[in-house]
Amino acid sequence: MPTPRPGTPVRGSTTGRPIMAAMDLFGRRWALRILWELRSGPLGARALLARCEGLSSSVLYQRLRELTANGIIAASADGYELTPLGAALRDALQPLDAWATTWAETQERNDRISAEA
Amino acid sequence: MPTPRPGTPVRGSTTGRPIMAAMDLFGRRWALRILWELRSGPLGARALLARCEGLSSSVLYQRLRELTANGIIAASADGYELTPLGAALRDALQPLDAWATTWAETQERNDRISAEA
DNA sequence: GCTAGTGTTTCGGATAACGAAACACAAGGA
DNA sequence: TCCTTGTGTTTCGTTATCCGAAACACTAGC
Repeated sequence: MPTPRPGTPVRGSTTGRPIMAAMDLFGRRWALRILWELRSGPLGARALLARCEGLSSSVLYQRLRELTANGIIAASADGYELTPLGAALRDALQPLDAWATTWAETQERNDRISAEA
Repeated sequence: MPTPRPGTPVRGSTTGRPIMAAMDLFGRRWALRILWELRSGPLGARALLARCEGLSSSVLYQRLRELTANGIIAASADGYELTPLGAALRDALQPLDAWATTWAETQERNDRISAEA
C-alpha cells in the first residue's frame, strides 16, 4: 500500500484531491495519535511507544515513514518533530479537540437519560 | 473491538480523554471519509458505497453503527445524515480541508525541486 | 568489553478490511 | 400475480493490516 500523497490517486479516490489523500493518510491507525503526541515538542521513537499504549513498533515506524515522506514530521537530534507544515496541521486539528470535549458532554447527558429510562 | 466512546477507556489510552476516543474512532478506515461525504446532506447506504470507491458494505455498516452509536449521524427517511453534533464535527474538520490544500501545494513544490536535483 | 540507552527491522500470529454474494423488503410495470 | 429494480443489510472466505515480542545495530559511559 503506497503512502497517500496529494495530487496522486489514493485509496478510495482517483481524483487525488488533497482532502482525500489526507483522509487516507490520517485514517490509518495511530496516525492522528502520533501527531497529537508530537504537538508540543520532539519525541524519540521509544518515547512515542511509551505514550501510545498498544502501539507496536512496526506500525510506529511505518507511520513515521509515511508522515516523513509527506513533509509533516522530520527527524532531528531530539527525535521526531513537527515541520512547519506539521505545525499548521496541529493547529488545523485544534477545533477537533474542542469538538471532542462537547462530544463527551453530550454523550454523558445521553447516557444519563438512557439510564433513567 | 468496542466502539470508542468519550469517558471510557479506548484503544491506546486508559484515560478516556475525549480526544483519545475521537482519534480512535476516526483513525479507522473510511470513518473520516464517510463523514466527509455526508457533509452536505443525507445519503443512502448505496450512495455512500458508490462515492467511496473501494469501500466494502461490511465495513460501511460497521462504521455507520459506530457513528450512530456516538450520536454523530442518524438514519432518516432520506438516508444517513449528520446530527447537530455531527454538523459541529463537520465544521471542526473544515480547517483540515484548508490545510490539505496548502499541503498539496507544498508537496508539489518539493517534488519539483527533487526532480530538478 | 561490559551495560544501558537509543533507533530500527523482522516475523508469526491475531485482528480488521475487502469483495462478492446473498437475503429481506418495498414500489412499479407487464 | 409475477417479475424486475431499487433499496438496506448481513454473511463469509480471502486478503491486508496490525500486534507483540524478539532481535539487530549503534552510541555513550563506566
